[in-house]
Amino acid sequence: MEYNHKQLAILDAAEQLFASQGFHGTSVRDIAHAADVNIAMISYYFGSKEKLIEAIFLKRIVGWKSVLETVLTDESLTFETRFDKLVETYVGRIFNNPCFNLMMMRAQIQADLGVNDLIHQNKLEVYGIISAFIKSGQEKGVFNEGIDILMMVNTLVGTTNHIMSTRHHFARISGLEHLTDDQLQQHLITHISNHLKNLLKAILIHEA
Amino acid sequence: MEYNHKQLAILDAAEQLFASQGFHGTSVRDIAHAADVNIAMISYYFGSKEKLIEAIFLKRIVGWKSVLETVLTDESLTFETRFDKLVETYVGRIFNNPCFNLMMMRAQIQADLGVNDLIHQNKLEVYGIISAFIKSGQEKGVFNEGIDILMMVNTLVGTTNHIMSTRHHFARISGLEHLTDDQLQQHLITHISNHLKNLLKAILIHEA
DNA sequence: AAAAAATTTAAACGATCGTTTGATTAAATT
DNA sequence: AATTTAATCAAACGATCGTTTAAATTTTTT
Repeated sequence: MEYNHKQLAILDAAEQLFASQGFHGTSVRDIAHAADVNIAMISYYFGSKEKLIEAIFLKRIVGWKSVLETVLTDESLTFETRFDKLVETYVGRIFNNPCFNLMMMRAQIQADLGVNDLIHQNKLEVYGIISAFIKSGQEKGVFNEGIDILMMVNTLVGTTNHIMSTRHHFARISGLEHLTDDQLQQHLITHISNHLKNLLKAILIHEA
Repeated sequence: MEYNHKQLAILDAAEQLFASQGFHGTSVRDIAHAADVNIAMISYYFGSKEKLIEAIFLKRIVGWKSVLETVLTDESLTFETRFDKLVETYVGRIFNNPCFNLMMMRAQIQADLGVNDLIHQNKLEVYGIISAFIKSGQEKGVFNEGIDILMMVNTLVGTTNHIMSTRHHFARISGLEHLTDDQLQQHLITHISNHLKNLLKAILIHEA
């Protein structure tokens, strides 16, 4: 899909509004106003509000799989280093696309929004790639046996998404209210990555 | 607050619908139909749709703090046992009130729904209680020093909430589609609790 | 330059939204 | 038993929803 300037303005505005107010809480008039286009242009380009959110997901859910695969199959790096990069890459990705990931969290709660099959398909592929990586590390004797890989992945995803979606609560609790949004983002990427690397490697690598 | 039979029917129906379709995705007509009451009764009893969701939060966010405090200050139990009970209690609570917790996840994403101050206040209190417990265990030499308690709590909350909100994805990925909802719930409570206990105790108790 | 196609617009469409009205019935109080 | 209060209902309120229309404008093609 190649979108022109106006279509991209609509997609960006919609993503931000859907993230902060939800699909039903956002009107096409809100989107049109934020994107500075006429209301009718949304139907004209995307057909409907439903198809607009599907277009956002389709635009966003590409690429991620290959990035992950590149990181995890780089045999010039040790398994531990690759695992570290997995965590850093995932956490960075979530915090660098907060709006889209809030949209995805909402969509997963909803379970009827049509895009859910797309999300499930993507989750399956990502889980397959990580799972293959861990198992190959186990065969080499680097990672411990008896790891519940699915639970581990859900801890990575769940912890990161939770802190991202409640980052302002988090900032208030840990006295980081004075930071700008960018500073807070960098701080969280670093600290969440370190926390998850320590936590997960404690069961992956250290003695069981 | 003491609610009569009809008011409770409205509160229950609204909680379920808000959880699955969101606040804006649920109409007062939907709620009235599900609760088997006339539409006007919602305004009559609660004033407005906004005040209805606030009533749900107020009704739900009580009691949790004292349950937690009882578990964590029971000095007849070891610190490790109390920590185990903390995890079990939290995970059980999330999975036994899925609708309300989905509502809360949505509300935290939203950040403008008025109930957010209530949620933040509650989070602060819960964090304070857990934090005090961990620190007292550190003083006794049971728990390791240098623990990021806030990150740990966010892993507990984030992992549990994430799996709960995507439990049907989870069931499909791990081949548990044949289970009934109750069976799946029991399976998840057990497995998530064990996973989190192992994971968190690996950094809390084992050599650093 | 003429014709065709694509874009943009204000206005309007019917549907549904949350809420209120005013009449009617049931319950509680005097 | 009379009166007041509370509960219930169908109907209607104005507002906003997503979408469409038809005309005007711009761009592209011939």
